[in-house]
Amino acid sequence: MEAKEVKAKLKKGFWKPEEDLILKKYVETHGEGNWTVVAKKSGLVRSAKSCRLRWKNYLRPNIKRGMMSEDERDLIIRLHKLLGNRWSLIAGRLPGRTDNEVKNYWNTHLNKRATRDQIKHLPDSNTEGKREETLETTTTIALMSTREVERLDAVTDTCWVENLTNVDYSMNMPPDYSPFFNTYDTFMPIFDNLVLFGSRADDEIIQETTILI
DNA sequence: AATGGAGGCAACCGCACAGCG
DNA sequence: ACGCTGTGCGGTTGCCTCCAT
Repeated sequence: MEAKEVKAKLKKGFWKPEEDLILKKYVETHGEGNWTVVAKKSGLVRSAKSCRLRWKNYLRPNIKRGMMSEDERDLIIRLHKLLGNRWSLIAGRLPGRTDNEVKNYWNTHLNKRATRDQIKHLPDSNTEGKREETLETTTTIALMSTREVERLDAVTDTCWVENLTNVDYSMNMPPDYSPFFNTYDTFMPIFDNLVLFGSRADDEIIQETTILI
């Protein structure tokens, strides 16, 4: 069969419970990854991408579902301020939450609020220059922190982040699940400050960061 | 009870990148 | 250097539910 025909026959749309079960059992038996093989061998008429997404966003163990807590919401806002739309990085700091979930939450709940706030405060001819300056500063911090977070992601010696925020980590996580930063990394305290003081004026943050560096 | 709009969210799409032969 | 494959990411779409009228 032509690849085009195969693709056209693949099922799209919402997953049925029985499909979930098949995928779950297959991944549990054969392990995660190699989604092309999973799609072919599992018996599912789904694309590799679709299987991967379903597993990652829904079936994977330790997925935390339901309402975002106040602390989680807070953390998302702060991290978004620092990192921008780097959903996977932001989600990596929220145990059990997926990038898709964080992205959806931002787009439906927080983005609106942010827009509302912006309208409330801007534009103003007197603050226009200041706003541009602030945006530039935020971008600088975001770039710096993004690079550091990416680098830190490669490091295996990680630690929990209870000291960073009051996010609820009481859910059952495997002992080897450590989504956070390196204990001894030099950037950690700087990033902490960026997150913790993210709600403050950007020039304040940049000053503190400069001192810390 | 019917209906239309808005909001929420799961899933898809297109692109980028890394690894490999 | 190039093409292929697998994977990840962010943006977007479209379906479902809820609620006001």
